[in-house]
Amino acid sequence: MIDSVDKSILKLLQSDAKLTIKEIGNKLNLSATPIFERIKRLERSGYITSYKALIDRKKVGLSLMVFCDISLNQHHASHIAKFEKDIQQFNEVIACYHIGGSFDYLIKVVAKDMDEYQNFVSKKLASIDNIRKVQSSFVMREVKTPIGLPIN
Amino acid sequence: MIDSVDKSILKLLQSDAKLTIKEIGNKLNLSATPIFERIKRLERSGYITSYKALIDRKKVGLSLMVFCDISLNQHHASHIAKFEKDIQQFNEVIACYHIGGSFDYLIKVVAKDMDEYQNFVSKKLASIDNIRKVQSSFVMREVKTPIGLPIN
DNA sequence: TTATATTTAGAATATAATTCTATATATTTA
DNA sequence: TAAATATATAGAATTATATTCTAAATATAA
Repeated sequence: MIDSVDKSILKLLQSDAKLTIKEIGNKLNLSATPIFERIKRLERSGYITSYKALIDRKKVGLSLMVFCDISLNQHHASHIAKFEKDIQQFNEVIACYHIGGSFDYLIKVVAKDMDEYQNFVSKKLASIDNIRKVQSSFVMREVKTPIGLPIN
Repeated sequence: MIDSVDKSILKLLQSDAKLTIKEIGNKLNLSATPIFERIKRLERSGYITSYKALIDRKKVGLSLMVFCDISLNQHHASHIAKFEKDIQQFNEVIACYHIGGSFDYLIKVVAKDMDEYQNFVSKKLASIDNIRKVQSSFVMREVKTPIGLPIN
């Protein structure tokens, strides 16, 4: 189990992974050693899964972001596995969630422009059989850009 | 503009921000200085927006993840601004997108359990007037966990 | 081609991470 | 409760990394 100091460390690191151990120690009134040990423990025990640089989507030319609701025809385990394997291979798909409710999958797609997106839908997505329906929702603006998890 | 070396650096850092400058240099057959200078340039020019530690959602007790489609009643600029200001204040909401299409907003919500989620919907969301309709889609499984952007 | 700017390598320095030892704090057990 | 054990911490020492500096190499422009 983790205590409140660990939670504070998680909160700090998910907002800025470049904070030094000394800086974190200053904020939490602890010396370097306990901060260092606690971070290593959080990494080993899987609370911290990775460290990543976040990249500006539009700067790298990906002006379109789209969420697609996907409904399948067949829902047997083998069809599910097949679909998930297929969808992973498209690098336009940057996230994929299996949904319980009115449709089956929600995927997050990025593309350079509408031509590229249209190509993705009509060539790549369409190549997966077993898809019954696709509903695209275009992101006009990111109101709250992913900021990490609420940790209390 | 950025060149292919910069793109390689972006790809490496978005997959693992803990790579040292020397390690990146080894992979790209360059010495430390150019890697260092290029990273600083990518940070200054906004290609790299931040560095973050990723945290295991379930480990920190957030077993529920839900996407909500939200439709508003009023769409004047002032109503839009009001809604966006309100929605940002809920820390359960970890992302919010303004959508063009069949509904208005897509929000990503995390909660400890169904009770907490139900409380969020019926107490917090419901306190925002101007909401016409909310449709919840529960994530059963994350098939492809956000892995960063495709950079070519 | 020559001149200018840009990029790079490699050494030197500064800063941060990591390890180590000893002390303090908390927890367990008799 | 008190002693014993385990856990967490501070501070110094070490190691590794980031950062700066200088000069050479490469590319770009005149």
